[in-house]
Amino acid sequence: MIPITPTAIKVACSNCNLRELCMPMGLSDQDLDRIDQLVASRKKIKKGDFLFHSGAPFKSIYAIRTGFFKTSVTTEDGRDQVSGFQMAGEIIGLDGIVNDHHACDAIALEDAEVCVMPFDKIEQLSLEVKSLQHHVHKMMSREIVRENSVILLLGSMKAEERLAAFLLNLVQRLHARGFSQTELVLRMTREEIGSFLGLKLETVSRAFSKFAEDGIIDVKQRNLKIMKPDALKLIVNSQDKCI
Amino acid sequence: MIPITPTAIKVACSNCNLRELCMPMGLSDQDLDRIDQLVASRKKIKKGDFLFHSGAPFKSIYAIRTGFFKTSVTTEDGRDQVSGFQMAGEIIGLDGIVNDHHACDAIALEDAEVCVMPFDKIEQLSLEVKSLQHHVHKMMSREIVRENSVILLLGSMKAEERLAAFLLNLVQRLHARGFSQTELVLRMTREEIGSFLGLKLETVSRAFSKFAEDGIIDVKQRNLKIMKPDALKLIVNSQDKCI
DNA sequence: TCTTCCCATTGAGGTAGATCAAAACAATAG
DNA sequence: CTATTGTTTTGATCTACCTCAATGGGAAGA
Repeated sequence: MIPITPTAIKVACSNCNLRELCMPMGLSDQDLDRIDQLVASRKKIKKGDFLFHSGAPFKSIYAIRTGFFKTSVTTEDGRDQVSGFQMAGEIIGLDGIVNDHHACDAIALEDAEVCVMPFDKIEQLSLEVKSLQHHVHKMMSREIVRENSVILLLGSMKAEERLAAFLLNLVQRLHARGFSQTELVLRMTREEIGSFLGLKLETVSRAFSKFAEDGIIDVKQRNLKIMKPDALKLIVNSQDKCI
Repeated sequence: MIPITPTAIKVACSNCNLRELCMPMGLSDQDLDRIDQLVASRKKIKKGDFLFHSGAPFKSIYAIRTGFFKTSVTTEDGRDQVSGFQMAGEIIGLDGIVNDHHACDAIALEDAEVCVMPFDKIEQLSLEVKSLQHHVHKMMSREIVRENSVILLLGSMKAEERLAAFLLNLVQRLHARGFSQTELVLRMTREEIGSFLGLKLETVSRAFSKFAEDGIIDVKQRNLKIMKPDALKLIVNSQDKCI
């Protein structure tokens, strides 16, 4: 039995079912206790609200407990673009470390809850818990690799390839969290998908319709069912080989 | 006088004129000595050769001493794209940390020399030198922010805007290294620029010609002179405001 | 000097995706 | 239940960039 103390209610990574997603594995009980202290608090974010704004002072990174976020970057002249979608167990805010202020906006696409992890605490504890240190490095490297693949997508794929890659990536991540491999609910609008993929919303809509027409997917508004995952994979890896 | 011992000849961050670019500032002499030991060796890379291949086991990150590199990522079906250009004082290889193997190719665009820094050594020393730990975090965060801006470029800018942004970014980095603010030598082909910018080489060439025609730049092969930096900045921040 | 190779430029025409516009649909409030 | 608002779909046209093709130029070697 876990004693119900205020602290235990407030926060407990050791008890969180997302632990293996956002925390290092194979820790001693002692280290686990210390890592529990990393999470200063939890914070609820309503749909549409900002977790942080671009330019705001950087203090903490955030682990998503529930809900769904988008991050977006902005040019000087006001154009903005979605740079990623984040779900439970993923970390937001790492871009703030270099310049001590956030470099993007983070907005909740549905009611959400995050664990607030002050970064100075993370650095402090990293000095003592080596596996935490390595975990932090891995998180950041993972983000670099993710962005690499977005760059590849934006720079070398055409519309339908981009959408197929996007959908496959989404279900794959959802599946890793215990959800269906074939069915999902899109938490974002066509416009947000388009922004992320470097396309206009009409193009995204047309691509959806085309996939549906070909029997590859089943779309009804935000509800999506993937009928032929292999066909999607083929589209991503086509490059004008098959017609 | 610095004693000329084999170790001193081999490596000395404390003595390197790029120190402020790739190492933390304000270290004690004692810490500096220890950081010198981070660099296991130096390595010369001939123009056209790989520093590392995608998929190769990850052991070290590399600080560029001299020369110029490109990194490129590859899809399953063989398409590849330049994901960045790196110059003296910049770090390559951080993408290898997550999965213990490199996630991109790194190729020298001219004869180059790098400092080989074994990552396990870096992690070891980071446990003891707090400023090094923070420096590592900053390096990785900087790479995340850089990629964010590439994503923004690829997703929301048109050809001439992309090229203008690219040129401004190049001179700015060169200027920070003591080179001219207006003149530079392009170390890469039009095709490589195009690959990085998500454009075809012909489009890049046409954009160069257009800029030259407008008196904004002066191009002769790889030699480039920026006549009107402000005009370039205006192009980047235009978004169909001015014709 | 001439040859070869690679790289860059320029032109003409085609196409994927943008843009503009309208209608269908769902969600929420009144 | 109706009105309103935001989202999505679909159609028609336009255009930025791609593709294909030819020419030109610079560098390295014979």
